[in-house]
Amino acid sequence: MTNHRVTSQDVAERAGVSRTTVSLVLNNVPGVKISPQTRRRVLDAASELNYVPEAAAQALASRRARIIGLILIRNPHQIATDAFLTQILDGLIETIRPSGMRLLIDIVEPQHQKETYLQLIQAKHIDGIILSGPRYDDDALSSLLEVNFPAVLLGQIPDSDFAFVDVDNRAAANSAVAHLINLGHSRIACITNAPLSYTAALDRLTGYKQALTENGITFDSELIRYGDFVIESGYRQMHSLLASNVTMSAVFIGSDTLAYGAVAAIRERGLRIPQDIAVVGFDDIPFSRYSDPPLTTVRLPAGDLARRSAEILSQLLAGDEPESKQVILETQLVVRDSCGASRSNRRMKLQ
Amino acid sequence: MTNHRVTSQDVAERAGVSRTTVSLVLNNVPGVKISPQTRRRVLDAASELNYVPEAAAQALASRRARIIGLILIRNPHQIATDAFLTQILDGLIETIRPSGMRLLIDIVEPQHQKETYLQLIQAKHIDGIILSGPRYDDDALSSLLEVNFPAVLLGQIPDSDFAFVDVDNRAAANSAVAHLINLGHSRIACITNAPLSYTAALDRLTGYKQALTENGITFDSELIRYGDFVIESGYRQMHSLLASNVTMSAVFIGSDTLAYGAVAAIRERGLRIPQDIAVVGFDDIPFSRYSDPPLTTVRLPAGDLARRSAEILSQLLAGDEPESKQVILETQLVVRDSCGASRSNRRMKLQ
DNA sequence: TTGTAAGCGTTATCAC
DNA sequence: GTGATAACGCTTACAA
Repeated sequence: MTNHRVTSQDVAERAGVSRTTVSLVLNNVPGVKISPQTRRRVLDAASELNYVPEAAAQALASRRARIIGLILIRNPHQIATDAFLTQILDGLIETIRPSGMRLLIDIVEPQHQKETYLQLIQAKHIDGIILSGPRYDDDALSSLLEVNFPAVLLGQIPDSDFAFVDVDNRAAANSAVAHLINLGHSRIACITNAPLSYTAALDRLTGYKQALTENGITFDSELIRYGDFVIESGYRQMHSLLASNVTMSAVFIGSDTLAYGAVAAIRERGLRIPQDIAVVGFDDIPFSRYSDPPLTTVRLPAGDLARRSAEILSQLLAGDEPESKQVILETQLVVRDSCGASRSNRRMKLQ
Repeated sequence: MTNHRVTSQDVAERAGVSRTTVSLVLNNVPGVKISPQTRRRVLDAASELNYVPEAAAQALASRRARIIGLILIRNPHQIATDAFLTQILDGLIETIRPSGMRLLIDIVEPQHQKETYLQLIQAKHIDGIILSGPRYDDDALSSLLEVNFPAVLLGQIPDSDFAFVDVDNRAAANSAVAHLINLGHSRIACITNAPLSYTAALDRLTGYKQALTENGITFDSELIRYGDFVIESGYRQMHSLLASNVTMSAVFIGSDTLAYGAVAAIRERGLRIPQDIAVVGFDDIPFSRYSDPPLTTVRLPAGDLARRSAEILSQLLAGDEPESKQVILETQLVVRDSCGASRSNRRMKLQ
């Protein structure tokens, strides 16, 4: 083996063809007819030489980097306890791998939105982008639309043309809170999963309010607290709620991760779940089946969210207009034991 | 704004210099003296034109992709519940960002080790690699050493020249189990965090055995079960343990994530923690402070592991030989309530 | 201190 | 069907 890099030139020489032919064969360019024997020779030569095309050269010449970017809009350390993220990563990598794409991951802080991920794009580092946790105040987002850059939101910005994959956070939160109301609760606190600039956080809060309104319960801002992604914030905000003088018999929390912080705070106060305080979460992270008590929560189809967004992005990259570029996936209220059961529900189960 | 891409040529023309000068200025090439006014002109022109160099062209010409790869050796879905991973990601991104590097993440299945990540390297897609969860049977690993590719293990392979950042899993497991023994336990079960081909899993099991031996307790293979990363496996293996006829009063589990599966299984059997069964985990994921009972576990300095590995890799990339390329970070046994306290300990607390 | 020119390893456009 | 040849946009000796 010589010392220099094996190039397509080497393959071409060994196969007795030109570099063009090597490229055509290796990339399986459609609409080009290569004789079977030539094709074989090229393929053999390539594998004998253990040839791997250089990514940068391919990218430069073809104008495609074969990399997609997963961008998370977060502050430092806010992903450290994000149980949802690993599920997304898992689904994303699995989906894009067959197409030979690679996944680049980056966190951009809300303050630096504009500079940061537009650079990735302008540098043509990535061919397409999946943006998790879009915010209302993200002005870089509209630039994406303007330049018509292939992008899919994991989440959504209302009334925009962006491709997105999301759930109906509002309806899901509504049904979760309605469940609590049906159980007889009327003093229901709420801890958001994140600041309201994150669309998902606002939508879940809105769903909470809707459920109250629809059931004739007056909204009380004293019952609201704002979390920010990490479990600590659930813990702190629950303590804040408990330390205030408001009465409540249940709490709806915008993410399971935060819910477990809240659960700890509730226990520290010597209160029982669900007898003293019922709790409902959101996400249905894998742990929630196993917690004590098992957590009633809204199941987000994490794997599907990841897969669908990757699929849509692939279509965008291929230049196909996807049949549906704005998709809402189903959620499901998973009733477990953290909010007990109303007498009527219990009776139904026994039937 | 014209339709074509802004190139360094455009910047050069606007600034009235050559592309060379533009490159020298923008890359801050050391040891080259550029007059301040020229430098200013170039900088101004670049920002006026909103110039962003094209990554592929840079990579091709400079032979550096400015991307580092984080490779996880796992089977599909085994990262979905990995609470440790998000902490690593967080630390990694934070550390490499200032250097302008990007992070590419990929999962490679143990069966496909060889093909997969060597390709990333041969394609020069990445300049360096951080490999999480090395296995004893990874034959691609030695190829890395042979070609002298910049690589850092998150974990370690005994007796190899690889740069690595790790903890002393054996000693940490030993101290955790010794703690249990000091509490009076002698029938201590063990559930590994992963198959023993993963070095960390074997080391933790070895530490467990050492602790037994050092304290005159006979090793009983009936007390051992093998997990595989996900919470479900902790749950299943604990049930398996409980369903067998072995007696035990404590269980040591190779990862907190699995420990919570085990905790659920223990409760399903109507047993109490720690009164009936004491449990000790490993990792100290953020949740473990908040669980009920709070989990006694070994704290892994996740952020530091990530940071140090990124730092070492940076030095390797810069061509500097790092002062220490094999580093062992401190762990700490965090005693909480999941294994109760021995009578003597309790007395000490009261003093 | 700055410019000229030669790559870097592909893909893509045309001829043949 | 296959092969020259010209991009692609940048870095980097080397020269001036």
